[in-house]
Amino acid sequence: MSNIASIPSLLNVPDRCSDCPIRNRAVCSYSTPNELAELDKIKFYRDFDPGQEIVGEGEMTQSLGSIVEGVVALHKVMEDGRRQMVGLLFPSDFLGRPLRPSAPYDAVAITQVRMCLFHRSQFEEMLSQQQTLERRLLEMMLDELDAAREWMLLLGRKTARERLASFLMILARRAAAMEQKAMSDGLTFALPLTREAIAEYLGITIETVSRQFSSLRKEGIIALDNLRTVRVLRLAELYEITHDDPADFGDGALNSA
Amino acid sequence: MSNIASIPSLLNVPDRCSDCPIRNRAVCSYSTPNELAELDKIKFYRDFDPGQEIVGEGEMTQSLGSIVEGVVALHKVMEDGRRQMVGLLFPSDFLGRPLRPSAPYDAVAITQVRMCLFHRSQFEEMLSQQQTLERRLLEMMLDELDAAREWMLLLGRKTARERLASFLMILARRAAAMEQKAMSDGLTFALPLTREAIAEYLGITIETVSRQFSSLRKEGIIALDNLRTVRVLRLAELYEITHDDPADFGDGALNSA
DNA sequence: GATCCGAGTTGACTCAGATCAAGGCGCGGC
DNA sequence: GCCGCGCCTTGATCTGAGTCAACTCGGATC
Repeated sequence: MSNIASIPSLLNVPDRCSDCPIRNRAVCSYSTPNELAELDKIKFYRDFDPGQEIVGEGEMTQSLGSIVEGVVALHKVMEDGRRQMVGLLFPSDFLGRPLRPSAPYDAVAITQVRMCLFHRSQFEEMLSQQQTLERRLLEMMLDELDAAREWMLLLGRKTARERLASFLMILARRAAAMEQKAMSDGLTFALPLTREAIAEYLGITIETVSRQFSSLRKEGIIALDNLRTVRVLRLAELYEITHDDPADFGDGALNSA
Repeated sequence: MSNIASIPSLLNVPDRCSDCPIRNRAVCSYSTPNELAELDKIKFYRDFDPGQEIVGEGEMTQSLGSIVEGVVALHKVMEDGRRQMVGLLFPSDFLGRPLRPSAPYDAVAITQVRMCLFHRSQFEEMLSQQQTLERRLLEMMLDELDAAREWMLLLGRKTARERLASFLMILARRAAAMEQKAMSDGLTFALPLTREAIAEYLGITIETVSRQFSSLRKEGIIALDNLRTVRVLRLAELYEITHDDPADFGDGALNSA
């Protein structure tokens, strides 16, 4: 029940955009101080508990906005209960489907989440008034589309072992970038997801996820400090297992390995 | 070798945007006559033969633009040769990765293709000058992202039978929309793809595609007038096989069934 | 500190789809 | 009209991951 992966410091609300922790990466990151003041007037914060549904599939969403803290998963669900994760959003990522009344997926808070939200109509008005906002949103959506396509390769063609290795490399890169750590052996990061959520991300079953973790652990490629903390012992090998094309990461994938 | 799926009439080049067959759906569809005149000045046409590579993965692309005629597939390829299709583009779709120098996939002409292109730098300048252009591009990318996520559900969770049925339903909807035909039994459309390309789309092997076609045919759900022409005999059943959530298509999925 | 409970792991068995291997068929070339 | 060549289909077999079923572990409760 309790979520050890991330107990964010939701106590000190920034409240002024200029102090916002995601100011430099979010949809508003190109906004001028004047534009930001406009956004400041109409924004509002809302918190969600782990497991809480943020939007239901097909539901009309009144609001949309940025993740300030926490992790949100987007799922598609079939009537018989099969579930596939189709998005995994971190702080500064944008949640919601602008320019359409409803989203074709549901969004669930994985950890404790704080969102910086706008009412749909007001946001869309801002989008028309502030070209910086629209430009940044376009950029972010193009990046998400690229990520979705990479993910499609994983779902369509990779083995279970390759899938888990790919997932761990994504988290490793994120951790290295966020915490200014080197991409080198010993890199340690928290898993924001349960085994079940990882299975939904990778398009495999929870048992297969578990077996692949065990296999990588027994081979000395990773260590599990606890269920939710991964230490990468041999980063270069982990990367090789993914069978990813180095071109996709512009050589920056493995600076030190 | 010869491509029976689409022998487009590439003879009569529109040349003036106002006469363009994709004027109402492409990235320029929100452009005012004045804006269109600006675009008209910098656009140029280029044709590609079936099988011809339009952009290579990771390659710096000098130009990008809209598909006027024909079908283009986007692929990701692993070093060992495994291939996954990650995009299938039809007339009026936009090809190219704006705001980034290179695309993380390759694009191949499936049929004879005509593109309406812009030099990257000129297009990006227009994007900044014409808000209608940027808005329409944003909208199109959001729709592609939705489609990519639907596709992720297919790749991650559907059976081979469900995958083929889903693919045929997509083509059936497209055909009905384009040709103003009803979504009803008897609907007939051309397959723009070889069995191999369908397999790359669906994340399965060519043999499995073939077996699933045979199975649907033997059950009287579809008929194959020839290898590249599908007639749907029982549309409602085909739709049920997909196990798609009706909510995803807002009831419009099966008007008549 | 005994018990409980949900999350994760591991093992045995099954099965959908991959792989390997023949053939069939339609079309272009001569 | 026969040949050859892709493309497609079909059959036989194999296998990676799914399914079903115990079992383990660690943290929370009292």
